Amino acid sequence: MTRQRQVVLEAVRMNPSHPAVDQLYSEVRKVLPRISLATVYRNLEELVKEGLIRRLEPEQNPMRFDGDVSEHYHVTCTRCGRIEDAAFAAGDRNLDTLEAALGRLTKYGIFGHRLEFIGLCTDCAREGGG
Amino acid sequence: MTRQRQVVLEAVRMNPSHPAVDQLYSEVRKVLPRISLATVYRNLEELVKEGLIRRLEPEQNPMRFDGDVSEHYHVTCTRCGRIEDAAFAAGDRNLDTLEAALGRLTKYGIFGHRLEFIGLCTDCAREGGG
DNA sequence: GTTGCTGCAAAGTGTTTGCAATATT
DNA sequence: AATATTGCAAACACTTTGCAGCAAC
Repeated sequence: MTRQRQVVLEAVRMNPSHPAVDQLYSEVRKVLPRISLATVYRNLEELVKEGLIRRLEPEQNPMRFDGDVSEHYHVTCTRCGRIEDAAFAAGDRNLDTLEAALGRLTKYGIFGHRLEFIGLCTDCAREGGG
Repeated sequence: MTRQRQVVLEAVRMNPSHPAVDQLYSEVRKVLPRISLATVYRNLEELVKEGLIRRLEPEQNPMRFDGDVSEHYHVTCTRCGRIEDAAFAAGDRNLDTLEAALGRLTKYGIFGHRLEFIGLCTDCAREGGG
């Protein structure tokens, strides 16, 4: 754990707005003015691998990161791209209830959701786990 | 509706594998060898706007498209990136049931899901609809 | 002393744009 | 004729990589 990695981790943890790399880069440079962008990318990747931060995968390109690795969902604003945590009753597993709850509980008007299932297709499963 | 747009639309509709732009480009070039990549991009964007095709937003970068605009979910293979339609009981709105059903109904072993809520934040809502 | 990390600069990927020529209505 | 669309090439945003020097163990 180098100084650079420490500072990058701190930057992600300090910033609750699910920052993108450029935001983190300018934060980090306040502490380490000579750090390079490549180092920030490399450390973010490493920290994700270690499970210390979480990487979000928004539909619009730039990666964003979350210092809160506990299980939670996000709400994305279609207009400005802001990403906030979805604060809903834990354990609720019904989409309609979740959306309705979000409409009441957060400052977002919920339009809908994007749901994608993740797995291994038979071809890949046959070739060995992953 | 130009000839190019027709052919792009046909290419998306003919291809059930949720193709990326490069795949569509080479399909389209079999019919229109002089079409440019930029035209393919522009027409895909236009066709999405018109609601004739659907744009998928997978976490890994390249855009992919779906000629089936009816409401349905997708299953993505974490290893090879293949995207298939999720064929589950219509009307089921519970995540656990959905995942379990998918495990039985498709050839995927389901690991989990990615769920993101979509809306307008208060700042953007105040500035007028979108 | 070996291993891994850094900064830099260059390359890479996927997508968008400016523009004059061309097709469409 | 007026408007929208094309092909081309160049620009673009974001991310990754090669490498020599440096730091950490």
